[in-house]
Amino acid sequence: MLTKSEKTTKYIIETVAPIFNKKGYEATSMNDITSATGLTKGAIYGNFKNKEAIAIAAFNENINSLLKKISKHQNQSKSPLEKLYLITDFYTNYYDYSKELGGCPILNIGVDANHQDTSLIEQVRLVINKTQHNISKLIDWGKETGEIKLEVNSQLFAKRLYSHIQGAIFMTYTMDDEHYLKQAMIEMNLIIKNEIEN
Amino acid sequence: MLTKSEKTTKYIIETVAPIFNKKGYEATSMNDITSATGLTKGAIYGNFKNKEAIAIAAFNENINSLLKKISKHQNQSKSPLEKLYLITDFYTNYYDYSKELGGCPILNIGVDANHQDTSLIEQVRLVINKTQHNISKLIDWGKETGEIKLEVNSQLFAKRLYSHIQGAIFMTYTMDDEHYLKQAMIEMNLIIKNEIEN
DNA sequence: TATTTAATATACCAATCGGTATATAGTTTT
DNA sequence: AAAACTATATACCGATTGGTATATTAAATA
Repeated sequence: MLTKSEKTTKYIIETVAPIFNKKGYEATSMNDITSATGLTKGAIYGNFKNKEAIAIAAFNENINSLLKKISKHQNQSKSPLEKLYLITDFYTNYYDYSKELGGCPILNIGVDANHQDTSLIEQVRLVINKTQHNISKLIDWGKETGEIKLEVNSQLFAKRLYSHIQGAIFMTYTMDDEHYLKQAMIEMNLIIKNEIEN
Repeated sequence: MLTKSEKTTKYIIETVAPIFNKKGYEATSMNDITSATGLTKGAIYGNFKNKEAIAIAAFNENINSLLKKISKHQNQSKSPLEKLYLITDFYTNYYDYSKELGGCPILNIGVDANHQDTSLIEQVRLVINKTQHNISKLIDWGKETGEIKLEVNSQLFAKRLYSHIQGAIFMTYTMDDEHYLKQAMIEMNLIIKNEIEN
């Protein structure tokens, strides 16, 4: 069971996560946080060391939501190749979903934290590396099952896929046009089919 | 000839352009501006209405530098197909160059301004649309000269190319790894060669 | 129920925010 | 050189920034 302050901490994180994601670190003020949560500074600083700690917790909250959602989506199939297709399938509908998070946390915090003194940029890099590693492992697994060509460079392909996805996310958000995301995922499906599928 | 205030205005814009690009709108303070320029608030506000006007001028400065540089690079060839290859060639070395600007202005301001009240996001969209239009026109021209396949959808291809480039820029900056940009441009060259070249 | 402990609210801090009114300095024009 | 005009510097404004010390309230223990 959670203590009262643990519940409050959880509540604060969940409430401010989309705000930090949307506005960025500097642009999110303590006033934003207190008025969004309905709590006072006493409650906030009783549960967090400083603003940076809240921002980091908020980012992790968004990332965990996202990774959990992708993981769940991938569980629809047991085949590594199908799981790969389920990634592009997930991102086909990513615009609507990620709006709930206040945008794509990787894109937003990746850009926002790149020239800051927080440790957020390292967190972003960790998540990207982890995700790319998972995709890479998926391809290696597909080679074992015979679904994927043995000559595919799995790490290179993982980076390629991830870069492609993030570009489409950026374009879709900046232009407010889902075409980029939809079209990029169609393209990636073709690439999987033509270049790596056995 | 430029008046004194026109020279000052120009000097301010050129000095603060990389700062706004790097830190974003909210995170850039008037103190950043005065200390970077060595001027006082009186001089700044004598030449600009407010902070937003400076940010807009700074963005335009960066964009003009960038577009001029790309345009100049493209002038190396008179063939539309070659000019297309010169775009990917330009972005192959974009990491070092764009660092001078304080990062990629399209990526940075596109993300930063997406949830702000400034008119910057519209400026970003204008530039993206203009650039995609130019690429599209280049392809149409290539069809006329017989260098490019007639069945290519030029507008679709322009969006695809641009999305690909921006994704690679984001990844390269966030991971501090030029691999993404270099590799993406290799991939785009292959796509041009295999899919649209006659 | 009384007492101790945990958690939140209040009131305040110096520093900084964007912006302005006015004074001073520089430059042209007469 | 004097006057008029332009441009920059100074000093200040109220509001807001992140953060803290302390008072108050709520919960757990005795």
